[in-house]
Amino acid sequence: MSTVKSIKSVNGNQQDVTLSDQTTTALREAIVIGDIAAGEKLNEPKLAEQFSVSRGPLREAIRRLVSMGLVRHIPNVGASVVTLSLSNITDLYDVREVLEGKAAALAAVNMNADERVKLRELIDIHRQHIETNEGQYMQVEGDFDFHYQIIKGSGNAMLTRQLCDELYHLIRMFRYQTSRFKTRSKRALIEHEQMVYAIEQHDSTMAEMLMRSHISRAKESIIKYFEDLNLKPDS
Amino acid sequence: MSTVKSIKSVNGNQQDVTLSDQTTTALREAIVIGDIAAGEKLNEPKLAEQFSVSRGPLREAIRRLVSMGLVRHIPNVGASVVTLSLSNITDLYDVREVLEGKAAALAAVNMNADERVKLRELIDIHRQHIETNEGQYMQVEGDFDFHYQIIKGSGNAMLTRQLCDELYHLIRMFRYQTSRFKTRSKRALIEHEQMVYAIEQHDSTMAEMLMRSHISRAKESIIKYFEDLNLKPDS
DNA sequence: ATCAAGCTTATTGTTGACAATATAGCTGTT
DNA sequence: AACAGCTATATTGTCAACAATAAGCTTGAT
Repeated sequence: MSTVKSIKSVNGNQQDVTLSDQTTTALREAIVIGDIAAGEKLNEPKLAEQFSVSRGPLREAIRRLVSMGLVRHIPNVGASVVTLSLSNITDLYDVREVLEGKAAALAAVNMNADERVKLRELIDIHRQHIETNEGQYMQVEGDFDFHYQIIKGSGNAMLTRQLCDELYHLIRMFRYQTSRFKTRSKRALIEHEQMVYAIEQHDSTMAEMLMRSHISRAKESIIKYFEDLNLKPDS
Repeated sequence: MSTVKSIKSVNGNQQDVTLSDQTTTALREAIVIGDIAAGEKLNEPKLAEQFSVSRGPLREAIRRLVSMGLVRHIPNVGASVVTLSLSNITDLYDVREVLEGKAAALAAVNMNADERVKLRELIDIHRQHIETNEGQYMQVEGDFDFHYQIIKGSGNAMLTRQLCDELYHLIRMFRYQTSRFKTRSKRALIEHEQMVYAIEQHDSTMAEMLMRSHISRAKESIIKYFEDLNLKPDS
């Protein structure tokens, strides 16, 4: 890995009061961004040095990333960043499909007026980004905003935690690794619009179906991307 | 809490080579069984003493249980066992419904012959237990065996980890807390049989539907149980 | 030259002590 | 008598040293 930023610079996060928490988010970001590469070993003394932290908090951070699925750990050998295979990612997207599907179904029932308005606004922003041809930002953060809003609107705390605190970072990591991978922004907009409509109509069955096919299509698109990569392995 | 068994007695588990891992499973079991009560605070020095372990491994264990959802943690205050409200449990069952639903769908496609045979055997055991009127054992462990077999048969490692390593223990904890709560064993058998049939027919859509309604019914049954509890709060 | 065994080094696992924070009890004041 | 502020205590957070395990290297034998 190249340069790991100091904890405080990465971390304006005031939620992380303890060094252990700060280290967790700092290490997590370093891994997600790719600052620590996939497959790379996590050397405890070196990382502790770079984060200006003792090994205690660092080990607790590593343990948390292990249960998040970002890091794997072998006893007496050490921890290393996971390497995302196609199999891993399809597994992940199958899980995501049903969880976010349920989130959409619940959101159709539980979302309040303010949240539905917010969702409409995100759609408008998305449309404007496409029209002004600066879709790059939208494809990464904007898409997550939309999904995040629906998940929060589900009102299911466990679902939210599972998706936003755990799977979310794995997906981000994958996206950073395949940043050249183009998301289908125009088509995504249409699918998002359909979902918002279903949610506004309180049609939970339809909302769930739409979300599931939306994510399922994203999965298929990823599979195709990997197949193309195997045909012409230039990079 | 009353008497926490020594780590080794609880733990014939040869997978847990390190003290930290051993402490994790030992503490987890103590919480699931109810040896450490819901809501009870986890005093680090005392627990370390009782487990004959230093605070380092213990803290790592606590951190893992936090991300499993069994324990909650407030910085500078400490960790305590979660208290399961009805809201928590319905949230949990909504997540379980879609995850196991997907597992059933995948199992219908991915299960091999041996696994399908094993599933049939579990059905037979279930039926015999009902006929011989000793349904109590079946209701707890046997039911999990059945679901476990399907989850494993899905072939999705992430799904399996989420369900079997994380949610599973929360469900167990809830079941231990409400052990008087009668599961509908006869009806469950019928529903299980339908699922096995769908899986044997490789009908993933049907398998998913059946699993989802199976778990959804269990959820409704739990809600009713809680309502009855509020009407006559004798205990 | 190749392989195996033993030694050396690096890294992980574990511990006990120290620092910082929060809780509980006490004292004094209004 | 009730409340605010302070003090003492208990508990959490952090650290640095020690023990145990694994990986790498050297040496020797075939």
